[in-house]
Amino acid sequence: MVSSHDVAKLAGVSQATVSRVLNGSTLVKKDTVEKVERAMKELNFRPNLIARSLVKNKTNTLALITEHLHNPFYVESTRRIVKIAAKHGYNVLVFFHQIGDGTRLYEQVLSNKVDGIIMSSILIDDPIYQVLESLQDIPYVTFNRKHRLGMNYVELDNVHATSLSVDHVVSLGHKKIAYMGGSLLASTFYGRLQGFYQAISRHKIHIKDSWIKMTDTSSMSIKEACKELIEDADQPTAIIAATDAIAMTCLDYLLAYGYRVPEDISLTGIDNIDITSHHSIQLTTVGIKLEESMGELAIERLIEMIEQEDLRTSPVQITLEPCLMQRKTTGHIE
Amino acid sequence: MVSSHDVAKLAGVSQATVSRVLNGSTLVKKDTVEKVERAMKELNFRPNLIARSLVKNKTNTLALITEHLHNPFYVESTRRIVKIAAKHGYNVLVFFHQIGDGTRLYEQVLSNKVDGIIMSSILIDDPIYQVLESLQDIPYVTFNRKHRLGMNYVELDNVHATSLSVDHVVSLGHKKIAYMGGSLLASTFYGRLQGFYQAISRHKIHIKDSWIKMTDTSSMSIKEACKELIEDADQPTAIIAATDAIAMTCLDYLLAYGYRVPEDISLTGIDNIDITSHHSIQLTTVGIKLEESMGELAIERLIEMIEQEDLRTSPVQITLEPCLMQRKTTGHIE
DNA sequence: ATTATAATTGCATACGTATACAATGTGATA
DNA sequence: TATCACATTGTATACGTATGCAATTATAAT
Repeated sequence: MVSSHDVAKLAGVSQATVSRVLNGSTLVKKDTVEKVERAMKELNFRPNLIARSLVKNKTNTLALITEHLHNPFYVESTRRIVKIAAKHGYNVLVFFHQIGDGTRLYEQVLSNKVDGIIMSSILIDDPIYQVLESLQDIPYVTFNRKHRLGMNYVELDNVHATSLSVDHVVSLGHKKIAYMGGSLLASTFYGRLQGFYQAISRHKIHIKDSWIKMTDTSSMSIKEACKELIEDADQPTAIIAATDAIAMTCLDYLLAYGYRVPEDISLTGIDNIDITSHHSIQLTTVGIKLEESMGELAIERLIEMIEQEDLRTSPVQITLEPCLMQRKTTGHIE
Repeated sequence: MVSSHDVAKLAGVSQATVSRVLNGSTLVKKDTVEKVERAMKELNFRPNLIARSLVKNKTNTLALITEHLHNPFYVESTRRIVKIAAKHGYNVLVFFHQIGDGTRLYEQVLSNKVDGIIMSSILIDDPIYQVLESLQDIPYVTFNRKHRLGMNYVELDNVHATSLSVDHVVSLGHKKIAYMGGSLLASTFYGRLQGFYQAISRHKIHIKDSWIKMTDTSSMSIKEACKELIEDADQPTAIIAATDAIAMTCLDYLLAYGYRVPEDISLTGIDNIDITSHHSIQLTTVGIKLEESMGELAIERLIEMIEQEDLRTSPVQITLEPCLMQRKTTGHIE
């Protein structure tokens, strides 16, 4: 491997000078710069960023810890995060969090000496909180989900989000309303279920316990829950899915079994992922009002925190207002 | 930052011994191991992988260079690649290739001293070929697309793929068949257009030049092409889209303008991305026969190449057989 | 008890770059 | 010409870990 020493030798200067040229230092004579650059080209020299990182204690690398990309919501965040990071000169290491990973994954991330961590995959009482808080040096931010004890986060007002969905289907005349969500260990599902209950009780509607479905967000688990709802003697007329990804799977199942949406059953999601606006889908959902997504807001804050140490004192705590995107999967009760 | 030296001092041993414990060396006495491990825990020591990489000349990191994740095909590959890489102990740096980036992105990747490169984003005459071939040390493999001059690749038999689509719509009675693809600088689009022409001429069908649409795969560009096809005085009855992503956008456009698919117009894609089997979509497409995807095959080969140097002599050149997945977006001509 | 052998450990150095500091060269000024 | 300021370059070292080799200690064999 050709190093700056090789370049130095060929150019007839010291390695320090090569390093200065590499970093665009102004205190190198013009023709020395040229000499060095010629040598670099001749040897096809590429600076070793690993070595540079070791010295500067800066890797220009961020860690993104996300759910697997089955949920398009996380795909869209990932896309935007990588893009914005690149624009600011940061590479992104992508990690998928698996339930049951514990802090192993985080240890690995921290060993990699990333400059910052952005994550969606955190549980409401995640023990990783302690680890992250104990690092004064490395900024982190969560998006979508948050930890009970605070931290830096960008989230949706989850309670309000489901509330909007329920208000909407109630306004269409629905009274038998089901909810389908995921593990309450995630702040999103926790808040969304809470919002559901609040709205239901505000409207003074009676809900059967069996209409509240908790899934593990796997396709199988969602379809199983759908099956149970459909086979319920007292079938609900509307399903409030806690995420678009869940709603999409419900929709698939319902159509597969000959149900019409919304004629037979109304369906709503949350997140406003891209595919929901497709004319084959037209899913009624709840999104945020901003142009920017949570992932974008989060990564921008993170980079600010990395580059301006004084910003790290005040935590980033952003809760975004939801708004209903009414489309074609919800209709009046007949 | 707490280093192995700090641990050594606390444990009353040398840094070398700490390093040996770290690497599970068998030649350290049991109680020394315990002493060191206690010290590590007490200091909350995390080995610096950057420093380790510098010494071992191995980063345990792979670079994935892919298209932006608007195309679900690349999302699915990315998901699988990251997962398999993690299983083998590799981190993945994700880079999005932008047209016009030239070799700048690759220089950056190479500076990062990754252990291997997996990429879909390569053009058929990409100058990056020279750069990659000149590195004897770092293995690489492309998937989906390939370079004209060989290299290591895992691809679909693109010519055959469009051929299957055309055969299918012809068998349904279609004679006015349009094609919609992307830049011929990508081997995929090149092969798929070729396959289209071959099948058309095999069936002795006459095609209007204006039915061959070249897009830049952006949503806008695809919709513009759709518009032109629809407004053509001699409207085609079937559209062969070169990718599912293109087909999905076509479908969106057609439905938005009141066309029924397949009653008014038949539509096919290629890639068999997950969403195509959704009951709201049911897109007829062409996929591969295997359980494993191209991305998976490619990453597995890449890791083999990294870990077994002797494998690097014979290139990985895999071309997979396509098969038709008939669904509901194609129908008999009326 | 003495030696031979094996098991542990420490010392010194390398990886490739950046940078504080020292050293040298350059030109201007008196 | 001597002096000084400034521009340019080189020397030495640090970053944190791994590892070849030498040194030490423990164990076994005589």
